[in-house]
Amino acid sequence: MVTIYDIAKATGVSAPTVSKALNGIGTMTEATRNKILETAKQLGYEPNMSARTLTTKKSHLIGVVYDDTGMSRGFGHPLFSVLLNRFREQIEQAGYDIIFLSRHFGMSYFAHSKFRSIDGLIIITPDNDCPYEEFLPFVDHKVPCVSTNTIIKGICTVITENESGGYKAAEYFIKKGHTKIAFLSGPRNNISFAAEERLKGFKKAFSDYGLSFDENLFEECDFWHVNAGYEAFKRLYSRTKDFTAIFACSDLMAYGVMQFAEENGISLPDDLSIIGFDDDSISEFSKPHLTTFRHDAVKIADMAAEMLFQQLTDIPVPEIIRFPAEFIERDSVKLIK
Amino acid sequence: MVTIYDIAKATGVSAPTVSKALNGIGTMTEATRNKILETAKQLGYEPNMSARTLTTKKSHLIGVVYDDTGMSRGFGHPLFSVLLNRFREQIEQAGYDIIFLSRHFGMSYFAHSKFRSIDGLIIITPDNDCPYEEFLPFVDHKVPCVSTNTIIKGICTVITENESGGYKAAEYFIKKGHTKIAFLSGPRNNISFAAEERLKGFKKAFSDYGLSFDENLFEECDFWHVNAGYEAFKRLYSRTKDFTAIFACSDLMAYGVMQFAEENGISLPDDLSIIGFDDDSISEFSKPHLTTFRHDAVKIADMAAEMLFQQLTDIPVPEIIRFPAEFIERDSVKLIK
DNA sequence: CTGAAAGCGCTTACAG
DNA sequence: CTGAAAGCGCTTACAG
Repeated sequence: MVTIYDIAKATGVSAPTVSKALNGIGTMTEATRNKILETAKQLGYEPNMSARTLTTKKSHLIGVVYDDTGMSRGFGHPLFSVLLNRFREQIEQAGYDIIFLSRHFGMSYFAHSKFRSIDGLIIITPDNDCPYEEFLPFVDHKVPCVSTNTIIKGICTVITENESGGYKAAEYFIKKGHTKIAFLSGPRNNISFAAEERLKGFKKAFSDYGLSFDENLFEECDFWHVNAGYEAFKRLYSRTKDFTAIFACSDLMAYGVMQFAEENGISLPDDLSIIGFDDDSISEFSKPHLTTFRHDAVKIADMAAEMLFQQLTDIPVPEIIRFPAEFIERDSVKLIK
Repeated sequence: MVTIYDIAKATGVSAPTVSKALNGIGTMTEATRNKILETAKQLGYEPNMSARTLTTKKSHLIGVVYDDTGMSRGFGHPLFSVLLNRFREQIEQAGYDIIFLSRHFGMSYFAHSKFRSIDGLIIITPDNDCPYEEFLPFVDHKVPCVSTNTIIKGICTVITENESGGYKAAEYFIKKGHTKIAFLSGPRNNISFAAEERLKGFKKAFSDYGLSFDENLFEECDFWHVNAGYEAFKRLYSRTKDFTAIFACSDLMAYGVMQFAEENGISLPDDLSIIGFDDDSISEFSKPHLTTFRHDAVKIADMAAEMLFQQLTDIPVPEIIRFPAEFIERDSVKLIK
């Protein structure tokens, strides 16, 4: 391993001067700087980030909380995977690297982030059983931090406009002549409010159109995935068959409904209209092609990165930024009289 | 930040003794060790990995090459995303962390890995335009290294048995009465041999069954994704319509075929039978449900992790390990007379 | 069983 | 414009 001392010796200057030349700071003659830079290249010098981090306390490392338990999709999640991908690109363009934060060996996310001297973090999706309190130390210690799914007091969140999404789903059904519309909720907990927000908008549309939502048509899934949708729909369907449409809070859950429907001779969209959420890559290829909502994942990721960079340079950021989901109209909703 | 010196001062011992106690090495009285451990906990001590890495040259960091350009799925790729997910779990269980290796700012993967002092790396999927030579320095410097998709001389590769997959696809078609079977290849380059290997097995089945493969029914896609499959099939179909079945080297490409078929009134599987590869999550929900091959991603990831750990402890590893893909029979192949 | 010394590679004031 | 000194937090021989 070649160090700045090797370069110093080879060029006949001191280590600090080499350091300054390499970092493009300080003052020195062009000749000195050039000679140092050239020698560095010749010798195949690579900076040692551990040493730099130790002295500067800056690691150029961004921690990522991505523990997609209970989603059953891991890195394949239609929203989170794109978020991660795009966020990573932005981060790397800015000269940072990404490291996953985990909670192993009784270490908290915070402890892990100190351990690795991270400069900032993004919370994409935490452990299912991760308590809200895990994130408070980041707020207390003013660690630059953004979140894209979980709303945490004191942390800048960039997230989809769930409420308007729920509203549009209900409105679309209503305009297609439906009035008996079921709501298949995702699990509600104190970490993610997506299901709640979509329900709120959903109900608002009902009242705006002079309708009232039948609470008997509400059913909640244990998880956000296919099987949970299947089971929840089964519960709903065995309780009542008096509905012509259903809004599923995720495409994955919608596939669960479609699976149950296929097995039980319920024809889509003739017997039952359906709208999902997420625009999973599957939706374009399923039969019927699923009408759904697409998160603006690229915008969310870009904005999250920007908000993080702002904090890294001590610029204050807003508490929450929302981007509307795009309505993707396909073939899973029937027009009725 | 509390350091080992703070603990030393608080307990009245020296820093080296604290270090030994914390690391569970060296000799000392139970009393001393307990007092140190307790004080460390009380003070909220967290080790500083940069300092440790600087002295030990061990970062407990595993570099991951995952640059899914040209796949159009990013972290959503049906095989790679599962590989990454599972591999990450194993790595973290062992007390390591994952960091992505990139090639920004003219840095090579190797330079980046020196920069971060990584202990080992896994190559899941490199840049599309990444030259083979990028990986040679790792071999030369004996950096612990595994690969799960790219076969590189000197690097331990854990990978799917592509050849037997191709063989089984052809055999299945033949047994269903097909003889005019097209082969939709993935792009062939010097980084990934998956398409070639599948073709080899495919042709072997033909000859084993006394048939000969019509080279006019071969068509190659530019990329592994949907659009490329669509375009390639279009080329094939406008050249000849004299085939009853097609094997697509990826499910994504198969969807491209299905899309073209839908637009052009080709009914699946009545007019055309199809088999894919990868078992993309979509395949279970497409119409017809796509018959395909499932990689044993969990086994591959587990083995890759194990091979890496072996190298980390200087145990020699084999050059290549293969796991068969599981044949998933669904509804996209028609039995013909 | 315990500690003094030196070093890992780099950067930051500060002095000249 | 350039360098001597000190320090970041930890570990490794080595000595006692």
